[in-house]
Amino acid sequence: MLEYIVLGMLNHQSYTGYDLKKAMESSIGVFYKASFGSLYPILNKHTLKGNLVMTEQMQGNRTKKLYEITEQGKEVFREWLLTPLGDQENTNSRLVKVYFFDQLPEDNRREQLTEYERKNLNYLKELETLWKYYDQLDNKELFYYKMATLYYGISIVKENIRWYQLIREKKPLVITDGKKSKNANN
Amino acid sequence: MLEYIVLGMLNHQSYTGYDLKKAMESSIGVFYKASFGSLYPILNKHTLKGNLVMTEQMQGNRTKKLYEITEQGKEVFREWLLTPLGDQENTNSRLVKVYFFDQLPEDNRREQLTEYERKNLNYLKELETLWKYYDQLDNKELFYYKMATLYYGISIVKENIRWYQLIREKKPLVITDGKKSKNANN
DNA sequence: AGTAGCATGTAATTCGTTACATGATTTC
DNA sequence: GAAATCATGTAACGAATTACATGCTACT
Repeated sequence: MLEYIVLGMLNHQSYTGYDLKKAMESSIGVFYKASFGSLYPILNKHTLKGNLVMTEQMQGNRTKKLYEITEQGKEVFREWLLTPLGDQENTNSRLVKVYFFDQLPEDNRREQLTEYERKNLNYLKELETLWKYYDQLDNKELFYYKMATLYYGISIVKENIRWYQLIREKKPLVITDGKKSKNANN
Repeated sequence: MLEYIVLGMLNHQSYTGYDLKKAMESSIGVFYKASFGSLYPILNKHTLKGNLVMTEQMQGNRTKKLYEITEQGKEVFREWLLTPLGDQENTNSRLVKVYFFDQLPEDNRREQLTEYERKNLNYLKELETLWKYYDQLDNKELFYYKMATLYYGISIVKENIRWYQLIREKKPLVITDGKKSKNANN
């Protein structure tokens, strides 16, 4: 994962390892944290593979290492962007990818989002079937927290679907303020 | 993680490794998948540590290994249940824990859920601050997908808060059907 | 007789973290 | 001159996966 985030971050701007981490913290860091222990080895690996080029900058007594992406690196990143969203299991991996969606052509975006929405709709059906099973039990109260996790799962999948539909159409993103003005559900 | 799930699953019923995996697939498997490659070594490790006891069952020509939890194992599991929800980073770890909340005294549950709700409220504020920064930019359209992930993050954190409040009060869990009967927000 | 499923395990690999190590530069 | 932060890295460990290896048993 981090391997591709690095390429994505360097795709339009060059960084040193240290600065890259800072840049990540204030952006994608909201849902993905990296440590130096993983970042530096990945930068070296990419450089060996030819996905990045490193140039040493002298600054006083110290050398900074600036990393730039190569054409090959851009291609590797683009290929990863093209792999279906469904192949990444957890929420974070998917978010990470959408985070870089600006860099993917509209057709591919729509395709991936539509496909992923379809998968979510199927998954929702599965979860709702399971829900009905629990819901019909006599001793439901014994399973309150198990049902609660299922309930949470269903809510999140629904939210996913809503979100995928929204961004597929590139509809405006409106955050309704915490103040309960409308009649909403609480 | 799996280490504790295993104890949680075996807390009220004994299984063989194979059956345990099946049992997990049809329950907690909704949000946590395990492979035999991780399951079997964990069962052995717990047995060595004295958290589980293994008894070989002869069945025809084949031996099954049935695992039972020990008092020590129950204690290890209980201690894990008591560690704050916030210490687990991602959504799945938290869900896994809540899945086993039936086995935690009411006081500890409330404490953990309240504490975690507080953390989520703080986090929501952070995200909303970041959102306002992006929202005020002139060239917003260049950041559509970056904002979309932030938007998603905010929606999920809000959903988290709603959920924590719900289950802290042990309120009834009601799934509103997909059919858009009410006037809701869409 | 062959295949699917039961049943258990190991080895290699992946992807990451935490802790450690080192030293330069800036700020108080 | 001490502390914070800049800057880069390595070593040990952790938690899991995938692929491999083995053999039994039930079904068609």
